Amino acid sequence: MDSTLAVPALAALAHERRLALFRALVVAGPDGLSAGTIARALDVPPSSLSHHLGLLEQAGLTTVRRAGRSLIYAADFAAMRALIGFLTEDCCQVLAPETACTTGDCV
Amino acid sequence: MDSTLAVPALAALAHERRLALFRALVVAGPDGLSAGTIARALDVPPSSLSHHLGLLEQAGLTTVRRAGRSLIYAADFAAMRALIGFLTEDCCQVLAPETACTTGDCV
DNA sequence: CGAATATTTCGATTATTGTCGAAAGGATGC
DNA sequence: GCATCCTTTCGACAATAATCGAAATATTCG
Repeated sequence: MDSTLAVPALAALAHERRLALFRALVVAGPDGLSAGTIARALDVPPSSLSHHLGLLEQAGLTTVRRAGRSLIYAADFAAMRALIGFLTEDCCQVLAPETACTTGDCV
Repeated sequence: MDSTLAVPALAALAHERRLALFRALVVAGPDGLSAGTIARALDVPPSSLSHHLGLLEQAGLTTVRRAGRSLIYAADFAAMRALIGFLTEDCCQVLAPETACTTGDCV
């Protein structure tokens, strides 16, 4: 992952509603949830929800599949791991807690 | 960390310029960099830079201190670790690569 | 096919964010 | 105190994002 992929992913999560939305998908696991189920659970108007789901998908954080009349959205765990990996390693090299620099003259 | 803290932090990083900016601060380490140094290094007009630095600071990702006429910005490593911790554990429980679910009937 | 269901796309509106020049606010040193 | 340097704040404009009702697009079932 590089910054051109990470920025849209970060932007997709940088919104209270979408973060709650993504979290619901994570909790739901690989089976995912239908758009309607989410709309009811989070009390978001369908057209707004569709917009947010589209952003998450465009950012590569979710996948969609059709099941009958419903569209099932699921979190893309690999993409999320890649984002976290980017933040941890490629972007913002953050030392692990136990090896963290606290004296100010390491790093 | 909870979502009300995480959302501004994610938003602060969800911008190409600010991400580059934060990365520069991470590379610089705890000593940080003066606003002017960053402005020259990244070729950003001072007023724009100040705006972005303000957002990063407001999001809790950086600290500022004065040194003479200069203001020195530094990455807040603990905050960054907290953000990554939130994404990994509290928000979006992502299994570690080696224990990841790939069959679809785990999780 | 036609009615019913699930979701998206369109379109218009409002709200937020980004941009940067010009002016203002502190700090230093003479 | 005044000239200088560094950075922020102000202000105006441009660009992007959020919101959601209404209409359009798929899909199923009778």
